[in-house]
Amino acid sequence: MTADTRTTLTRERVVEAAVAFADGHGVEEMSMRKLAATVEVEAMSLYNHVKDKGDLLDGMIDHVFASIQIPDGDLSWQDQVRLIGQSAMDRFGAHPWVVSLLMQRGNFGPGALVFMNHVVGVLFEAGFEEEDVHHAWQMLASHTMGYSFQSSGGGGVQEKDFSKFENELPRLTESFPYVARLAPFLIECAWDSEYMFGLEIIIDGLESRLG
Amino acid sequence: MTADTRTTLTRERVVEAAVAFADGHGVEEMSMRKLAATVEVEAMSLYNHVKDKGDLLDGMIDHVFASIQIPDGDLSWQDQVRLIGQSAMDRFGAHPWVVSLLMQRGNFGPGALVFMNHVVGVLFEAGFEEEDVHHAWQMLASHTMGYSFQSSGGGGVQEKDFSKFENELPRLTESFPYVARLAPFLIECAWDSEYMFGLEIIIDGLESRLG
DNA sequence: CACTGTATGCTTACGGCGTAAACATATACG
DNA sequence: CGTATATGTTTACGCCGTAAGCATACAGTG
Repeated sequence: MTADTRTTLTRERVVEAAVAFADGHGVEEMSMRKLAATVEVEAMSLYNHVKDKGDLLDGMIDHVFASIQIPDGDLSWQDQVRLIGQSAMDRFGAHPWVVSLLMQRGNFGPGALVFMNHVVGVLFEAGFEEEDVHHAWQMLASHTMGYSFQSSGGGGVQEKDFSKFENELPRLTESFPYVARLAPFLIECAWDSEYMFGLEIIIDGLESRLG
Repeated sequence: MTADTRTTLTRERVVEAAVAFADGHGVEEMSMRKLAATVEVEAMSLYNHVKDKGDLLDGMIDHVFASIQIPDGDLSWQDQVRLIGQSAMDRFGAHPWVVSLLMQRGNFGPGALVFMNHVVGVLFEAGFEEEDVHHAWQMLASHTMGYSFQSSGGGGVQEKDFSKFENELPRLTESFPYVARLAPFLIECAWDSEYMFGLEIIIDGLESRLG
């Protein structure tokens, strides 16, 4: 409990430790007690830096949003959207718990607002009307969150499902022939290029609203 | 504990009670003890019908999937996709907790597989290649889950966020001008027509892969 | 009918959770 | 030096999911 020890714990450090813990063990495994142990402190000490666990989770989400890279503003809006999308996919992929957390809690922390403001700004500056910017934002958000979720294996419980699949594959084939026909593509899937494929469709659709 | 009392409890009844509870109080409020009380039974009795709470949550998701209406197969694939999408949005909207649960857990219960098999079947029968069916499925799933999430207010914790927004609106306006400019559209938003707008873009994009 | 196995429900108990409250200490400032 | 404030600790409470063991009621068999 020396001077050094005390000043090392901050909200930022708590949030970063939480992110690291979630990356390593999954969010649902994270408890205040276990997290506290990783920063060598008792559980209740964390409450000097976060209001409660919900606040901490919000901080974790925001931390990831703040890490999404924002491209050069000189590029075309299409290229900016492409790069933002890729960076978002990259960050969400690095922290697979983020999207599901986002879907549980929503989030409008400072990092997320900065990010949203930037994306929406790109679209406004490209000349879109308010209504079309709204369309674009919703579509891009849905597309990105949806693909990020699916590329991370769909929740954290994929192990069991996979083995279950392989065991029951013959029965699956006869009961769900179309799904079975699609199965190889679902399994060996290059998510990033899949994402970009859809993104191009969305960009094309939006483009046609401009001219 | 008469004959009647005993035979009334089944897995289906437990799942339905859980769905009703989640609709009324939110999933995160549902505990095995509280749920048991709503069917006038002790918590542990539920375990005669579900393996554990995770199994119950999976059952709840699957229950909703099984309730999505499947349209007449004589319609064009475009119309079938439109109707399936609308029905999915309708069911997800009736049970706002489903999408976030789905994003946490993934799901491949029988109901979800039947549903997926049908949608994928529509696309195969329309003449799409495997790869394009894959593209289509991923895009439709992302779009539908994303919009459903956003139309439900983004997680369950929307109350606080809304008041926070109104209190800080001036500060928000100067810090995040683009977001502020979009705010009216985000607040008074006809989600169903928003959803359909995006769906048409996706359908158009897919159509161009067919011919 | 009696007998027995099985399905269903209840009781109890355990360890873990988030966090409120009271307390201790170390730093910052008069 | 003295005091207020920030930070960390200890203890405790009421929930949670669920394992284990027990009670009861029904179904199938003689």
